Amino acid sequence: MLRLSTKGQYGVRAMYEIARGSVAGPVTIKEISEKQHVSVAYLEQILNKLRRSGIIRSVKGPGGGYVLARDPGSISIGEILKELEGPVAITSCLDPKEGCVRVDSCVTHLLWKSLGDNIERFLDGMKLQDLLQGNQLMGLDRRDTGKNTHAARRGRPA
Amino acid sequence: MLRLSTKGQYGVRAMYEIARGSVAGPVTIKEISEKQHVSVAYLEQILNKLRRSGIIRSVKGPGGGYVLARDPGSISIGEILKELEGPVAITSCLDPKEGCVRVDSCVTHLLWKSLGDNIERFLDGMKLQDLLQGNQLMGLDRRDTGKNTHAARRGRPA
DNA sequence: TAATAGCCGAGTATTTCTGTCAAGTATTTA
DNA sequence: TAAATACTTGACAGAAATACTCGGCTATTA
Repeated sequence: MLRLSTKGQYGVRAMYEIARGSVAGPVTIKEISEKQHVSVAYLEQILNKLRRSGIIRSVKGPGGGYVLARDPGSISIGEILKELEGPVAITSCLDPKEGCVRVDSCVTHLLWKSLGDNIERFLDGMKLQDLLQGNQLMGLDRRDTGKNTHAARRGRPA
Repeated sequence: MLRLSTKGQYGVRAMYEIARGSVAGPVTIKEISEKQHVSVAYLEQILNKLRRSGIIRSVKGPGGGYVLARDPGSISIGEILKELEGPVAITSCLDPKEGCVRVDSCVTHLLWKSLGDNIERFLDGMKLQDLLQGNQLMGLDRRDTGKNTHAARRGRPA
């Protein structure tokens, strides 16, 4: 239920590699491919989208590759996923491209809308920076919109 | 991104009709079909699963149909969806049927796990009873696990 | 200019989704 | 017992989405 496509998953992992490596210069597709076990051809497709959206920049020629276009603290997981998979739309009803014919009569409309909003808040609140620092636990017990990190210290990766 | 299948959607809507109508006796597939604009044949498939899981009971013969097997306050949306679509599994990694080969090395594992848990909490907390009462707003601004309804008063259906 | 690295659009195999269909079985009413 | 009503089951098929691959091109650097 509610599975993310591989494009979205690979995209996030690729962004992670770029964020991690680009302090030492551009990261090539080949490197990402090897570290994350995704084919070069498929990654091209994914990174192309991300580049066109302005999240990353590309550098051509020898020594080239990809670098972040912005601070990792300002790039959210939600942004990456939306670029690759479109907006969160639990039902076709809630897809801005399709629209709901009978919003008012639909008893479940509000339910799916709430769920979608919930998910979106989660994804937009989670930044690439958090992934880099292993702070993903933030979302496990979030109570407000902010980024309090005082909670959830268990399960830290060794 | 993250779309629910029609099976899940129709299933919830069907459950709503059964819950609403079964105070006056069993609800037939035909009635549900007409009210929710879903074919009889497809509903048969869906209701079958739900019956086998014990959420609803069927009554055969003339005057028969479907009734809730339990109190609508004890039936969660999550339960309905899981029965029809399997567990929440953002990635194949997190699907109990497949499993993750390299949990530890996967930087995003925890991220998807958190998101999945978040969604699951939402769906399990939302009961059929809430749908009946139009209490779906509960999830719009939930801050704790309970069911406080003092918040989120805007956007009430006219 | 030759090697490197990204850029781009088309094409395809596979899987999942969304449903239909036909032939049953069980229960009640007359 | 027969007819009517309603649920049960498994197979199947068209459509759509997914998950890629492929071939050739362009820009940059040494």
